[in-house]
Amino acid sequence: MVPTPRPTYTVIAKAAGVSEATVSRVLNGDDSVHPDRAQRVHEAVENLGYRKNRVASALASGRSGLIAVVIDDDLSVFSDPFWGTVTSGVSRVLSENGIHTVLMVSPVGSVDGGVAHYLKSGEVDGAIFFVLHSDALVNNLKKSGLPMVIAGTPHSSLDIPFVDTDNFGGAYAGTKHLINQGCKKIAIITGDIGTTAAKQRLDGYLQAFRETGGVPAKGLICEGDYSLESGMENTRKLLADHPDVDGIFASNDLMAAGAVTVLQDMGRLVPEDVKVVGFDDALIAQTTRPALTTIRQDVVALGEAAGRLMIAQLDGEDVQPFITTTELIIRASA
Amino acid sequence: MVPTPRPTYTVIAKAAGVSEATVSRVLNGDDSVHPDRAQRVHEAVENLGYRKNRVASALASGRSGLIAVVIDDDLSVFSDPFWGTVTSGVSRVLSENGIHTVLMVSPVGSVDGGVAHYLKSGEVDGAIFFVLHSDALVNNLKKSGLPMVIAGTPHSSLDIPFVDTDNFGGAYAGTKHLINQGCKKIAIITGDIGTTAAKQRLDGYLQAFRETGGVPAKGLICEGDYSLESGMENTRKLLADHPDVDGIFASNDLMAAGAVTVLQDMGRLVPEDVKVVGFDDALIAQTTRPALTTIRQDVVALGEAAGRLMIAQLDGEDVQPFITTTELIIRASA
DNA sequence: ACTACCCGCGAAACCGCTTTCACGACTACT
DNA sequence: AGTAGTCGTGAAAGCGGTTTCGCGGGTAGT
Repeated sequence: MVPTPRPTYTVIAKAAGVSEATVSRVLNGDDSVHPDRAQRVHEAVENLGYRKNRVASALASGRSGLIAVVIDDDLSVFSDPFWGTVTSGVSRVLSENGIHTVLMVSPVGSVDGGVAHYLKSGEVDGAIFFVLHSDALVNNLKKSGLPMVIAGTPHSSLDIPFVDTDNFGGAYAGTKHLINQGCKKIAIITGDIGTTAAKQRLDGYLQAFRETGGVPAKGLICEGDYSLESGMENTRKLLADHPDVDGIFASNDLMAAGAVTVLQDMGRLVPEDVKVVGFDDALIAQTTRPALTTIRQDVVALGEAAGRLMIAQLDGEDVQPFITTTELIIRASA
Repeated sequence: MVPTPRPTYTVIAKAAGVSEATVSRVLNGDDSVHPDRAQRVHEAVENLGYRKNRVASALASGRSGLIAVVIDDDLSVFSDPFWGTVTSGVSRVLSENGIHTVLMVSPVGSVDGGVAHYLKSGEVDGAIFFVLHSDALVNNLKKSGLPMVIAGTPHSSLDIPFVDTDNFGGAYAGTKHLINQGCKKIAIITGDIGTTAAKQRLDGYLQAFRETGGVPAKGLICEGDYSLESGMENTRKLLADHPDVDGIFASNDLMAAGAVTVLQDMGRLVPEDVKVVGFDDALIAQTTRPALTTIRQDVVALGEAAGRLMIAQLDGEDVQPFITTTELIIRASA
């Protein structure tokens, strides 16, 4: 476990002929040390292969060099590559800044769970939340002064920096595309409406719809939950209520795939009879036949942005929410 | 950052009327303390809402309560939900044992990177590796005595505990299923053959094939790389070389989906003309038309097993490799 | 009754780094 | 020349636990 007895400040200080305090100053970038002595310290560090003990450092300074990524247990971490991708983006950025990522998979709804205690305990320097249904924990933690970043738009306006995809713009562009392709009767299958992303995508759809001068007929707005099944089910219902529907905007690719499946089962041709647009540009968008026209979001960029926002906060900078742009990817389904 | 000045041993000790040493003993389960005094300590802890400072504890004891999950940067963390799922399983088990998971996304091939140093530095109590192409780092770290667990079968036989899916058995069952369905000419599209999983799946296929008394004809073994494209490409080549192929075992669902796509494009009916079996039972297996018959692996169980193996090692127990069983899921494609 | 142990417990050292404090040596300003 | 600031630096006091060491009292063996 401790095979290589690592040198300590004592050793470095002796080797460099300075005090431990000076070693500390040099290693922490305090520029008030004479260049010559700093140089000596650096050499000693180099020669002895010294590496700072983060734990001791954390104890003494109160900064742990750790930031937590809290993933809501509600989330379908178990089938959605989205969160894994975001997390790896976060992790990369943080580690470039000498900070490690502690992963916590836990219900974010409860204000008083173990995670809450952990975060308040000062063992991490900050926390990045993947929030979906509830801001409760984040909101509660705000008082503690812990630097936080939210991945996804929070429900209430907690002035906490967040990063998100331009859900509204993406959905708007997707719906607009359907309109431009000549669709007259366009439905939407929303995501879990308890999430802000689903709401924003719905708003984007509505905005595009509104610009045509109309209002979506009752039944054109189908409430899904991001799952394949809900995509299929809502499409069935949709076809029953509005047999003449000729465009479907699905709030994610999975539901779009479900929609395509059902449409084909019911004898509708995609895109000839009904055009379908998805959201995410997940892998599945390419395997579906026909391949899905969809809204691409840059998930890695999202994660990296979250990481950078955290770093900025730790550096005491002012941070603004960060919204990544989306891109319409035109394939065969619309 | 430190909004709630938490009580320390000093406070607890005073409140309980014992020494700090005793508090430490009680809190660490040393049973040599008189029950009455232990009781008093527990009460004080309870009343004052005391929570141990992990950092201080780590410094003094040399145990950090952190274990690293090292994910090879080579991996397609960016599209494969597999690793995210495993990780969340690991994280759950560890946190149930009061241990946190620090995530490191980094090339595992290099023996001398920052990750290697970090792991050797004693700042984590153990490491779980997601290894694919090279054992180099793990092998090198073995000497350091750091408790390790490998997710996936290592290439060389480093007596390091690992967890893996029964790739051989799964592939065998899948191929056997094709045989039982009457297929006479069965091909395999392998995964990245630089990975042990791909090799094992190939072996399973070969074993089933061998039992029929034959040997796969040249060209029936197609080397893929787990990607959709490689599934498509290899299927094209396959159809060119062996137009009479009537069964395809793909080493993952994504390639199976690619195979189905190409087969249909070439006018072959699935499963009537050619039967296809995938591996993983990923989401995509359900969206493909026809839905994929596939080999399900229990990814969550894999992650949890990895976590448990780590805990066992930390407890000084002897640990054995853990292989999760697979299950043949019969859908429409075979 | 006397020595030999064992047991429970507190004092204090210690883990390795950070940070405050104060001191001596300069520079600067009246 | 005298007072007042800087500036670089080391000594030392923490940070909040863990662990060694040894002591006093009780038990056991003879």
